[in-house]
Amino acid sequence: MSSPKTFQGYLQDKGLKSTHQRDDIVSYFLQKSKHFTVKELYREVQNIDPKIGYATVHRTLKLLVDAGLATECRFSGGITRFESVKEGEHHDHLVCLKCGKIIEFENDKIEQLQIKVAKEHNFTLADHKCVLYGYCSGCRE
Amino acid sequence: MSSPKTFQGYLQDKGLKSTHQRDDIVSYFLQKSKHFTVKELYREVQNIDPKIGYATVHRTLKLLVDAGLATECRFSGGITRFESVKEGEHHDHLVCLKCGKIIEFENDKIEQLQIKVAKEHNFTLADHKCVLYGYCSGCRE
DNA sequence: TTTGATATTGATATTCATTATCATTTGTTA
DNA sequence: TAACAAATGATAATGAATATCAATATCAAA
Ligand SMILES: [Mn+2]
Ligand SMILES: [Mn+2]
Ligand SMILES: [Zn+2]
Ligand SMILES: [Zn+2]
Repeated sequence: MSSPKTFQGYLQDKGLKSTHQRDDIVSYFLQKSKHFTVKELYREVQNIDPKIGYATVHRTLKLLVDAGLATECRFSGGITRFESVKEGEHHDHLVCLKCGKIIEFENDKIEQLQIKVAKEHNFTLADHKCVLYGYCSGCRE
Repeated sequence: MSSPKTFQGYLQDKGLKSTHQRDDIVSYFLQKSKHFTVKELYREVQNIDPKIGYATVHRTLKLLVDAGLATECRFSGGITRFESVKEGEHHDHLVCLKCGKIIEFENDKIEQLQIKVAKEHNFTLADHKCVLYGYCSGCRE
């Protein structure tokens, strides 16, 4: 998907409909800058509209990914998390194995080296996930 | 786990028992150098001993990870794969999004930069996963 | 407006990998 | 060999992700 800047634009481009459920879910998700699981976002959105269903939250997150406004992160544990994508930005993650803290980092040198590695193996690079696991200052014994 | 060099050594250290099922599974797994799913290894081990159960294959792979003789890889798709770890070696992966081909790569500069990034964020680095997704030469249109 | 084609919703069912359970069998040590 | 802890394998449970479907909502055209 070529990313339009807004969810509304995405819906239009795709011939999809605007609903208050989608609006509530998307605006809450984009406003908070968290790495949400579906369940977490579902629970929090319940406070805004208790009628919103789990499936709708799940489907809307998938739409956000397709729109280029969110990405999926799968850290250890096997639960998918979704985070919002800021226009033209990219980052990878540091994850604390004890408290679960997630820190975002950017490192251009690593990015460049990844491109080089892909080239060396005759790969057309489409995406990558670089996750560093460890212990944050508070959790180190 | 401080990694002993052999599975037998690991079992002894832990007070676990040596069984022909474990022997069959482990020797087959270590001999083949593949990124196995539990199901794949289960199917292939059936040819050696059709009585071996799925649960035993799963449990044995978990033991191999604990012994430091295997690692789990979770590429996109959400199915866990296990690969054998060669003494003192480390590598990351390139994955073809079309045919699923998995290529291993080593890049010391990336490794060093990851250590640096962790340090800068006051993290004690324990592990990392760096996966590059793209299209191999055969799958590029 | 009203209509009607089509998309969406939300409750629920399904799928499927992973993990737990437990009666039975096996390995190890004395 | 006996004792007993651990392992096995069939099966059940779990839980996230996804599919289903009747009821409802959206929206462009009339
Ligand atoms: Mn990156
Ligand atoms: Mn690495
Ligand atoms: Zn921490
Ligand atoms: Zn390929």
